[in-house]
Amino acid sequence: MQHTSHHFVTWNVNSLRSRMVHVLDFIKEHRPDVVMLQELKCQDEQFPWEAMEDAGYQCAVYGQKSYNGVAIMSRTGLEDVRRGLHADDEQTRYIEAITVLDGTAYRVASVYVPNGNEVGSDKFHYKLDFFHHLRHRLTEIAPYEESVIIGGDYNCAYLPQDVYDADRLEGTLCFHPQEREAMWRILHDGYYDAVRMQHPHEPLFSWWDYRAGAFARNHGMRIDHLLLSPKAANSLSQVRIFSEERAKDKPSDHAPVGCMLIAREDA
DNA sequence: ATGGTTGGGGGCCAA
Repeated sequence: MQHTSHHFVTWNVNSLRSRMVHVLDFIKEHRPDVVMLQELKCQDEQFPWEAMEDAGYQCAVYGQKSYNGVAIMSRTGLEDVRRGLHADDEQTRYIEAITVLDGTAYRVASVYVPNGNEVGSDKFHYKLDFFHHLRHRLTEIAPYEESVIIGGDYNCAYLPQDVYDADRLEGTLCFHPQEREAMWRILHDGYYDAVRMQHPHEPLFSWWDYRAGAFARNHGMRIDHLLLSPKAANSLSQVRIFSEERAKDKPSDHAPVGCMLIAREDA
């Protein structure tokens, strides 16, 4: 029986154009099969299509000027591309596609949940509303026959071990009960958190604020997640947070998060 | 440490 591994990475790059060197170095070194990007901060026509093609990737992009922007990159083609969760959302925060790797079909999505600005603000309610629409779509596709991988910046740490000081941060942005419950609802509807499947208890972070020396003090939060449908979870072999990317010069404030899934030919 | 820093775009806004 043949066993092939497929490598999926999610990364909020905080402007793709200003992060291109790091992104190209990363994919050269780690050779992921699929990369889900967030916060492109560019329009589709500004996306570095040629550079990505030269690096060996086909891309599906949902960009906009200045803010937001998500993309999926795959070593093979992307089909059935969907952009956005509902028609009247003008912000580009969700893209979904099917990609077939070595004969195994995966439905992948790149999601950028709104930050929320301040608990109780209009933007906070927009964030909760976005979670509602996200859950609706993810619940639709969770039972599909192909493995589903939803990578993204969820702007939510939902466990105490996802933040550097749970007591101090309780109730603050990205660690508020309403946000955590929104995450739990998605998980309850049929998704598994790849990183927590293998590291249930230890403090792990994927984002460190640029300000106040947060990375040097390891004042981080785990807000970037890879959510797996049952079929995908059943094939999980390893996970990794590439925190060394956050230590580089001119880094994104987010580290890439990756997982490996084993494709079984008889599956 | 309720401040701090970064990116986009040319105002401050968003994070």
